[in-house]
Amino acid sequence: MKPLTRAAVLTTDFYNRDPRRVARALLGKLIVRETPTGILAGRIVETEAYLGTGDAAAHSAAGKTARNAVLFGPPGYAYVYFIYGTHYCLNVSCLPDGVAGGVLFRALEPVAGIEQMAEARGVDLPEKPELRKISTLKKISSGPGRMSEALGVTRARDNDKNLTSARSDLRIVDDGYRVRRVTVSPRIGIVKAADDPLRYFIAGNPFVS
DNA sequence: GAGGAGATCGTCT
DNA sequence: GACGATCTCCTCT
Repeated sequence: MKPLTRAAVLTTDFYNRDPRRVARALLGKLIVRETPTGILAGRIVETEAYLGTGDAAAHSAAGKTARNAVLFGPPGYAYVYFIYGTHYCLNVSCLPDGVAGGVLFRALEPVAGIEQMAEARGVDLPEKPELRKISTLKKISSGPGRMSEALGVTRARDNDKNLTSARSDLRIVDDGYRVRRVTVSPRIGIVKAADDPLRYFIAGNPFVS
């Protein structure tokens, strides 16, 4: 694996295809957030694909609105929405400009800036890394709302942001990590089209939500 | 450790 | 005016 500063940013082509393929390919990649106080990074361990106008569970199912316009735009852009009055969720747009589709990020394994992310989440971490339990680390970014809070993602700051630019303070990179096995299951927390197997996660990874 | 209910507000009907 | 691609806290075991 390459150090963060040498890892390759995923380009527009990566996202310009079926969300199901993008959701699977994103597993093992890193979400990188640059802040004034340091770099935050987490490895993507769980995603969900949302297929656009033909997918009853997708925000884009009923057509384009001011809220979901990013999903209809060019691939590789951040779609951030606010849910249940408290949480933000981060997605990336897929497929060409004019065609709706996206992938929801559901869980990250903390990689860099762990202390800063824990603080943003209000999680108490032991100072010595060897004393930190998995059950505590999971509270940082295991879940869509949690990882957004850990990375400081909000709609005002990040919606419609280009994730494929090396200069962006929010981007997704490939550090060469190879995923051994991927498991597919139905999506979580939805009612419509709930049986479609469109949730992808790294088999055996403890940070899956 | 599991299960249930409340929180809380932007977006669309 | 209703509800949601969720999380946390509280209670009970």
